[in-house]
Amino acid sequence: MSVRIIDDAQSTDDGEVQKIRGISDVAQETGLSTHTLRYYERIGLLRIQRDHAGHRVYFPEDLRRIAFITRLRQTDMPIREIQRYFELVDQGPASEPERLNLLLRHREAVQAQLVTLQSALEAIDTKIELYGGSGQP
Amino acid sequence: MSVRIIDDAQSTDDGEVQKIRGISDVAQETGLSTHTLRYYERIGLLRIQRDHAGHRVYFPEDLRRIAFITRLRQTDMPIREIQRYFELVDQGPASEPERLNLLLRHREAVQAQLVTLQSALEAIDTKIELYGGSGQP
DNA sequence: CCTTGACTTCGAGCACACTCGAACCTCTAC
DNA sequence: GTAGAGGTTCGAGTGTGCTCGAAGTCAAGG
Repeated sequence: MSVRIIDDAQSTDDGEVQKIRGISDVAQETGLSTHTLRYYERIGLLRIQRDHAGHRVYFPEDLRRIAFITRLRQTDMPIREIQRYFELVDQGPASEPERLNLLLRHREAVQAQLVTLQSALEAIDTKIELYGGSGQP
Repeated sequence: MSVRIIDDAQSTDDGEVQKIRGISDVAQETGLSTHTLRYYERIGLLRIQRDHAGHRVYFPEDLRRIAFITRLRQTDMPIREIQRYFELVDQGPASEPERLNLLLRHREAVQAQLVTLQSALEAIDTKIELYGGSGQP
């Protein structure tokens, strides 16, 4: 994966090294399948550049976006809302208040999830103890 | 909902009062839809008695089972595994070790979920702070 | 030149957990 | 005895988030 067409080889202010990746590398690193990566792109969560052969070329920026998408998915944010979030991102800085809002609302949801999950875990533990199970002492 | 046909009006040892419920009461109380309650029965998670009119009659025991099913669903146990669990329950006490095992394994999964969720929450909080958001101080 | 293999697009298919609708039944109240 | 509410069964439909397969392209190695 060596790419030269890309003129936009940005070097970030912290002197980050540009490691450009093909889709299977990225699949490896992120734990997502190539299918899923392409799917995310199809539905507009990602916009990935192509090399001269038309192959996808992932920049560190893309990897960071993928990582964040993964976090949002792990907390069950619906794809639609993630789409909304990245629409806002792609609209530039003017949308920051709305993005913040979206994230704050989502955080509430995640905290609620945590509460539900913890109380369900307690219920399960109670049941386990009922079976005389080795609950953590 | 007054029922007399049911000869099996068990009074539990702690003198629990028999409050027998129709499906819509139960839907109300549990937050599940009547559709879902019937669905759970179809797939074998519940076996609910009928009154003389063929209407479902829920006993406290059934409500407790429903509550536990809900806990398992809240923690993303797949329906298949919940089916398995209640197959074991319905097989009587001999299956208790296996039930315990199933629950212990599920607890592991839930704890993993909690860890994932918490670390994703941190990531989201970090992003929120990046937006200058009012994270909890 | 030819094979190999990793990539491309596109539409279709799948698994899961419900969710709904049609057609029918039955109790209660008037 | 008829209306209406609320139940019944059954099969089919829905939404979400992937997941897959077919058919084609491209560049490198032998």
